[in-house]
Amino acid sequence: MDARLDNQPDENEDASARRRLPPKERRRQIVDGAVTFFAEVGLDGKTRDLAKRLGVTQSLLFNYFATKDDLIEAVYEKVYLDRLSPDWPERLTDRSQPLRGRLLAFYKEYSSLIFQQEWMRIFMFSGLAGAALNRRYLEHLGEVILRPLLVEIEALARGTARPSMEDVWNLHGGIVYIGIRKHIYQMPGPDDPSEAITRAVDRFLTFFDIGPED
Amino acid sequence: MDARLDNQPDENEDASARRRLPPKERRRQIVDGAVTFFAEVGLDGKTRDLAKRLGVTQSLLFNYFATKDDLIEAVYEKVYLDRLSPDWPERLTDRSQPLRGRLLAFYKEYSSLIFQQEWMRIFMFSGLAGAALNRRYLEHLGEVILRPLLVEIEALARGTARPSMEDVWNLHGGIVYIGIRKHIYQMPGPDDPSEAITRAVDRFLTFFDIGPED
DNA sequence: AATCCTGTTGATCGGATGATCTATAAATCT
DNA sequence: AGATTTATAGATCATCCGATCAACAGGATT
Repeated sequence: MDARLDNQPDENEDASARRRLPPKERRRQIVDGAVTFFAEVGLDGKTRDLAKRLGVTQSLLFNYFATKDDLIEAVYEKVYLDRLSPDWPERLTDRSQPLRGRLLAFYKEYSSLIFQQEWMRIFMFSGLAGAALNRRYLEHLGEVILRPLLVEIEALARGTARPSMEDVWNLHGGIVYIGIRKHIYQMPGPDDPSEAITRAVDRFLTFFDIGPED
Repeated sequence: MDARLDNQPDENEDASARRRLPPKERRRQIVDGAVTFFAEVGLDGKTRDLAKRLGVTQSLLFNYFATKDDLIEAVYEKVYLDRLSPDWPERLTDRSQPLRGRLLAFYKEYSSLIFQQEWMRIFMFSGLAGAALNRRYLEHLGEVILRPLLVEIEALARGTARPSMEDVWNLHGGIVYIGIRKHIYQMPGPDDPSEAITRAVDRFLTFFDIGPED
């Protein structure tokens, strides 16, 4: 038994990584593994299962995190961190570019960031758990992205209909729902959501009579 | 102790309902309570907590359900049952009515059925858990509601753009997302989603050049 | 090579949890 | 009213889970 005599000690992330890592690195390894693990099985996943997956003792986890909640907090931070690029607000309001192009650029970048197993599922798990971070994120998104977007649309809308925040949320929700279908409900869907996003944006702009070049 | 000598035996759901109920009724009471309970705390909610909320012993639950999974299965059935009215397919394809009216009628009815704490959260919990019922429901919805809807839109679309299933899913997702924001993310939103739904439908139909009276 | 530091393990604890089983008591029948 | 049935309670089991702690061992220092 334990015929693991293959010594390729370096650059092997999962299987080896035997013992005595620098604390920073081990901590990172644990958090990374925890993100994947909890995204898969939910935040009620057991520390023993996570440890086994990491190839590490369960007790070691508590050497790096005082409680399981602390670990989950670290998972939240890792997942939520930098999910909203700070330059989006200004790019979205850069009126030297047509609004359609700005919207498409944003949603294609954004979807590539959030349409991932880890983000989608942990975001949903934490939302269901009522995590404060979740609501803060969405409020932030609303204020920093969607509301400025509403202003842009208002400035260009030529039809009689006036856009509202609820309209913008609806555009956003329709797009996000593509990822929900795929990663939460695990339904088949387009590999590349670009086309669906383009159509959603175009439908949206058409209603307010905003052309592709403004 | 146990100064509960107030005998109003009938029609008091929660507080009293002391002992010796007919099995059918007790079972119903347990399932009803379990739906609310699991919707609140998730499917990992503890049987002891549920029992306490029901004012009943934990062991009693196992008299009605062999395992906790059986109970959850009963919760699924209760929640999923009759969430899709069988007459919607024909009402949605009744071409004697304008499509806009059909769509609005459907989504206002449907949203009133699904925009509820119990449905929204249990649907999401079961989806994350990978429950088969969840995918079956969505596949059913796609085939029985959304695909016929696509046919209706195709029949009336006058613009150059041809509608696709992905467009219909996007309309659907945008509307469902209203409920997700409210019940999963617990964000503030409109008390009555009717207006947002109307605008979503109108934006959708406008793109395909379908007027309010066809 | 011996020493020291500390990352890691293995054993274990206390409480929680799903599930079981027997005794009790409420309702029904005769 | 007494006997019978069975819904319910109470006690308990086996396991699981988060968390603790002393002992061990890898790796750098000297």
